[in-house]
Amino acid sequence: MDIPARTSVLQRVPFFGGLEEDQLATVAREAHERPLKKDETLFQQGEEATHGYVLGWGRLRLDQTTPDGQNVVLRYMGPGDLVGTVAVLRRIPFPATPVALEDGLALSWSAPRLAELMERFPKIALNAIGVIGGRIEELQARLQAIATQRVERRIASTLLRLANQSGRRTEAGVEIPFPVSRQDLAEMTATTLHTVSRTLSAWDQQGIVESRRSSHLVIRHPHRLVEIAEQG
Amino acid sequence: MDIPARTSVLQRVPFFGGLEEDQLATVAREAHERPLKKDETLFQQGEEATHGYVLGWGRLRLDQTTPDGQNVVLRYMGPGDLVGTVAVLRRIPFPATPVALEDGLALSWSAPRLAELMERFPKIALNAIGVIGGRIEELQARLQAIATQRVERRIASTLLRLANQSGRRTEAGVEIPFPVSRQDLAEMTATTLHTVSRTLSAWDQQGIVESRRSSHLVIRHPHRLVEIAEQG
DNA sequence: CGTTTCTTTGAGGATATTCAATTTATGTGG
DNA sequence: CCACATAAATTGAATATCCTCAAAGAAACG
Repeated sequence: MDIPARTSVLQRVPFFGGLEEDQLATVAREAHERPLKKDETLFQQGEEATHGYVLGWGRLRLDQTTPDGQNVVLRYMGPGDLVGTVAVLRRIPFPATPVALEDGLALSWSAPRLAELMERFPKIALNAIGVIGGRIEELQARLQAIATQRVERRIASTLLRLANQSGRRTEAGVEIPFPVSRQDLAEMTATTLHTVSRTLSAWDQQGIVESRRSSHLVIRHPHRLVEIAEQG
Repeated sequence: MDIPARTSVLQRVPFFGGLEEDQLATVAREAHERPLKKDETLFQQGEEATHGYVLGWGRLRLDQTTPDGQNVVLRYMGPGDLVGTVAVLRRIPFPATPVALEDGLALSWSAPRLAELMERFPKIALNAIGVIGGRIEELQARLQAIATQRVERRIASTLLRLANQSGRRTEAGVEIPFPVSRQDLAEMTATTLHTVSRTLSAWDQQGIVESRRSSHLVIRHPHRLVEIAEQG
């Protein structure tokens, strides 16, 4: 990918918002490219955070593994998202593992280079606060949901969130354009794949969603899910 | 409180770490003082975030209320902690309500003044990233705990976290130096006050903790709690 | 000293998990 | 392209954890 191509990718990244064209070009020039194949990991939880990443295209699932081997899905990420950058700036090991859900491309900068960029373009630091702040909000919302809502409601909210973040409108309804297994949903909503399966089966029979294994998940009647999500 | 006094308070605030004495004095000069009485709120969830705060002394509990009136304790805060600052910088309404657990004092800066300070002293923006990053880590840890652990384990972890953050070593054990009700613990661990009560009763009988109503909570045998927290 | 608030404790029950078995899809090698 | 192997999903039954409901006891407050 040449510099102008990279630059146009970076234009859509909130982290670099407000930078001039030539500044973006500078940033783009100093990036390394990291192609991603499906199921590949960008880095491993626990590794030293030597580089920060921006996802150019593709999709990632951010997994966190507990000491006893259980898994929690922290979030899904798409083009323009920061990956691992907080860990770099805080100089701590990566707290989670990003797994590619499809082929993609990440741009990376080394830790010192990132620090230097933020110093040179203070706007970046302010943007970082905004981005990270948004992450906090999302985490607090999930915490609240797990703490106060029943499983069915949490699953509904999660599907709606995925749909809002990355859904594509089709004739059949809103489609979630990447594979989401029962296990994934279970790890997002703090339940078991069995409960997710039962819930989706029920919704499938009621015509609210369509969830065959091969195809992507389709929400046929979002408003029905909203009802479930808002009052269980 | 005069400027030197304020300055010495700010010296212990990570958000202002790395600033020179005279720079800190500048920051201190532009602060407003906000005394806090027990049970008073610093601001209300949902209000416009016109000011960011630093807690000079005292303790706060940060509460988040759901649309249907349930409450979640997001965290406890002590001297040096940032309160509401993320919301100010992101220009969103305060997402939670900080309640004073004891008399205290907060210093505040208006939104434009904060922005100006960060521009003048870029170090502050970098510090902010560090502080907020730490908040993310904490939230992710709690999310993982609620998602994967049983109640007893979560209560144990929570007590240990409180002890680590603010515990005082006494002859009887480690004391948590502010009031924590069963309800509070329930809202921190995503359970009911009944379950917390039963659990603490059991631990009290086993001599692991001491938890009369009047006195502060005392952990007599932290290692026993660690055992429970690590493997339930 | 009465009132209010917080805590304890019991009994019953609901939600969701665990365990187990089957069905359905996906992928692979012949 | 089919047959087999593997992985994902479904579904049932039994159980556990934790919640809800209820009532009484203990501490704090004025």
